[in-house]
Amino acid sequence: MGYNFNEIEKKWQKRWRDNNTYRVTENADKKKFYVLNMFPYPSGAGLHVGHPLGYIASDIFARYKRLCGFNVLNPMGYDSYGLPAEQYAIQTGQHPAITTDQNINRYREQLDKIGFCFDWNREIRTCDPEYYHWTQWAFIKMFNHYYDNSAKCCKPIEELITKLSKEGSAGIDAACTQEVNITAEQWNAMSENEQQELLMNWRIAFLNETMVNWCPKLGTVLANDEVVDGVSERGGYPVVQKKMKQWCLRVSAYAQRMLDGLDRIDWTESLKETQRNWIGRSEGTEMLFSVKDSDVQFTIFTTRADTIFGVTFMVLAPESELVATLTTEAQKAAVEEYIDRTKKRTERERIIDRNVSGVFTGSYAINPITGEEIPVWVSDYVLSGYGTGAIMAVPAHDSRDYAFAKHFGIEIRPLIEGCDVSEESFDAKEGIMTNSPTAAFADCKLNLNGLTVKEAIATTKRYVTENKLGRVKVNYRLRDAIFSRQRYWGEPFPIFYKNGVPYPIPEKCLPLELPEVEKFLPTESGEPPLGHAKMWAWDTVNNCVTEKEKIDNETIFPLELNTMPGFAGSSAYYLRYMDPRNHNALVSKEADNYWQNVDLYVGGTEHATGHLIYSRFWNMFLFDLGVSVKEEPFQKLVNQGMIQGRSNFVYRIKDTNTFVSLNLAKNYDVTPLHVDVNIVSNDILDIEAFRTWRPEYADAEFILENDKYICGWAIEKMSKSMFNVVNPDTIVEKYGADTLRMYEMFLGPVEQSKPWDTNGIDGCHRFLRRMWNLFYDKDDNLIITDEQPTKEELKSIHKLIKKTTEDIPAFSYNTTVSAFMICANELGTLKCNKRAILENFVIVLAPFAPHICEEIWESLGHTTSVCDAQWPTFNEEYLKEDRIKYTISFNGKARFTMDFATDADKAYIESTVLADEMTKKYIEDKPIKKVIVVPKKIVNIVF
RNA sequence: GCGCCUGUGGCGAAAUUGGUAGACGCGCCAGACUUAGGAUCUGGUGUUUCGCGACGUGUAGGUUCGAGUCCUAUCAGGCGCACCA
Repeated sequence: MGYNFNEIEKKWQKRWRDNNTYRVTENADKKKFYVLNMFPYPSGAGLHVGHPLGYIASDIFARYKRLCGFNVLNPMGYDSYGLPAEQYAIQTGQHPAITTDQNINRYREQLDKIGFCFDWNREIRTCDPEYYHWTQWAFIKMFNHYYDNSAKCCKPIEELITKLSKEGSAGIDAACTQEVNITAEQWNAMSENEQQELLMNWRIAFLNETMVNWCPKLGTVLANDEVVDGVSERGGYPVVQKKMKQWCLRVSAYAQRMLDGLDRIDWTESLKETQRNWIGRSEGTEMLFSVKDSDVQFTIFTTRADTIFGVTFMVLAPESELVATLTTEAQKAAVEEYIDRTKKRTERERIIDRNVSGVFTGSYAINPITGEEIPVWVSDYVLSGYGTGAIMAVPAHDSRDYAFAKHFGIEIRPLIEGCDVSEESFDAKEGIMTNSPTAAFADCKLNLNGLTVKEAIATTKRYVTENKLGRVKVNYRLRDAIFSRQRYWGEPFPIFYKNGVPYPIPEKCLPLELPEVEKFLPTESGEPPLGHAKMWAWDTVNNCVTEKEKIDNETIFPLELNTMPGFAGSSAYYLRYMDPRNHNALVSKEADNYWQNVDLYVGGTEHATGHLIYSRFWNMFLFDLGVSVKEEPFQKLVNQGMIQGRSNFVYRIKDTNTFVSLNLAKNYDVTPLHVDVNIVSNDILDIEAFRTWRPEYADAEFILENDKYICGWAIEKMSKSMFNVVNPDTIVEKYGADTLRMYEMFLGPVEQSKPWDTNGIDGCHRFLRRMWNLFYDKDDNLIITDEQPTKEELKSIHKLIKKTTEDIPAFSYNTTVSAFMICANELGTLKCNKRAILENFVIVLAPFAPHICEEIWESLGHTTSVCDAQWPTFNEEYLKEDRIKYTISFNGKARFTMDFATDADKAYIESTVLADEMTKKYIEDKPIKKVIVVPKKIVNIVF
């Protein structure tokens, strides 16, 4: 019979489920280890072979840790709110909850077949009210907190209110939307509504009228990371800038902490770099410029304070409020025309069209250092959202300013010795300053001439600060996250509106469940889909949801119609896994203290600037609240690579139904056609299967080479339309889950993207069969003996134990699989059937191929699962060799090999003797200059 | 433009601190057993040469007794950021 993987795998998957083998509970006697996969969005297409790659890798890690005696948390769940289910609902009227449920069941079925050690008792779904209770709860907490910059943590908004009522805004150093100057008297004189509106300036979850990425096609706003190259990441629809009132999260308040935190976590350098770029810290100077013949002043931000003497014009962003103030009567028409023109363009168009454009406002600013008059322009190359929306332009040392100056014929004034600005600007931050100031401003108190750029920046900063002309400022590219979506299938906001002012519903009333609607589209008046909900008003007397018709704005108020974006539910899910059924808290103190944070997080790199930013922010907020014990949620992060599809082609001779094999195709005029990879094996087409694949090929003719039809191939994205999707189920059926697991790991480094290619899978399958044959004879009788192992056998197995023990923590799985193969070959050659050796083999293989190992483990007489075995330790003694082959080289040449003692000192003596002999033998007339003994492999004798 | 990463056989890939480059698997070649082979087993397989040998880790230098590994330059590919002042 031999290795019957189908039966074995079914048996053990059932056994694991029945025995709850992978259930995990907090256990203070054991050290914890938390392994987590980025939970999937259950799409209608099901899993393809690329999805399990990361799950298998983390599963191996989890099983390894368990064998090492750790209490391992390895949960799984579903990120089940999302666009596809909603769009399907719009098209078919089917409630998204139903499709989502179906998809989840399909996912679960597929996952179960691969033999993961997930603790399904802890499963969570983001669309489950039990779960989003805590998403809403966190939102209310964010609404009720502000960020204290000096204390570097968030604080209850009540503390801010107290400060405002006692001292006004004077003593407040808090993250805010806009700088506010207000006295206590002013604050106290405000109405409730006015106060609430002003508090939005500080709340961490706040409502803000802001320029948003509006996607008309999707009918919703998008966060910055959901917009790529000016189009929506999902669907690729155009995105325009639109001013709208939206919920936002003050992520920017945590910018510095998120940046600093990167140094303390074990992520890849490239991912950290991506986040650093996204946060975009920029240290510079804010400088105050006055306007000629006016008492208006405005600030600009620059990283090149040293170039202040080279400023020949100023530029405002078209959206800047200053534009209206600074435009003179004479220029008004021109400016308005220009702004109209830029408004009409989408961001994408603005990026693509890099032609220089702009218009003069008619006003002049005064250089605060020299007193020079500088024209103020408007141009769309300056962004309103970054810095102050106004810049000082130094054409000699900034390429964008340079292009602008050239186009409009503005003076270009070089400030660095020896730089040539006749063709292009000199942007490098290096060189010696000159012309700073020029003779014309010789009496200027600031003199940078002769300094390096670095020194000049520091000197100018000091001068500006001392003379109160501005201040040192750090800017971040990271924007606050826009948190409203005009969609149905998402978490509802626990917010109602009283006199147009938002108030959270009481925490004890959570969760606020998503209401039923008749239609999933926006309402006729343009409200989000929740506008259709009948039961969508808040009764403040009974603290419950009630009919919308009852709204009286006295005790019954309208509820928020927007829902939360996709990243809301995925931001703190790892905390919920620690204590998923807790009705009183997101996570209990005990569970949180025990599990702490995720030790190993595995997922795709596409979340670098989305989920992984929001999640860190969200966790830091909860950390400030004392809810989460760790500031960083994911200690180590591994990005698994993508698995691409390997498409196959057949070549049809034009206007015929004849197909010609790959290497003969060049002789004909052919059309390449995608062919389903499932009817191709090792690039050889199954001709019969091809004829039945599609009716039009039923009577296809073939021109073969060597009696075979060879297909062409290409690496493409795995997709239905290219017929290159490989479903893990078919692999499991044909080879078994253990082979699939081994093979996915053998394919190459986990972190690397690679095409799926079934060509090598037989090798892994053969290994498992050979492994099986070490234990059983042809009639499936166990052939294990209790004999003492030989030295050679011990060496072979200890080599394997060493390799696995060192490689698994390093995530070097492909070489580990090789090591298994080598060991199995060696033991096969030695005809080893000794328990003392083979039991260890089973244990170290168990993380990779759990089913076959359980089966063997059981027939070896064990009554407990192989999961509860103990990871063997290797003994260096068995690995040592008395003598090692060394390579002898003369001046690095003329090499031959011979044995030497492993002991370095002995080897030195032996090699010296050898050198003496060599001298006599080969080079009698030349003396030996040098003998080098490198402990390990080579003895080099130099003449 | 700035930043990060990667370049090794026909293919996927190995290579501890610099120490016999190409482990392991696929594919290919030969043989064995078979009615049969897309099963199994054994041996071979970087290039070149009949052989000895020579040459080989994108390219060009450098350090070293010795470089895939370290340094410099350069080319190619991938990823991230990007009118961010």
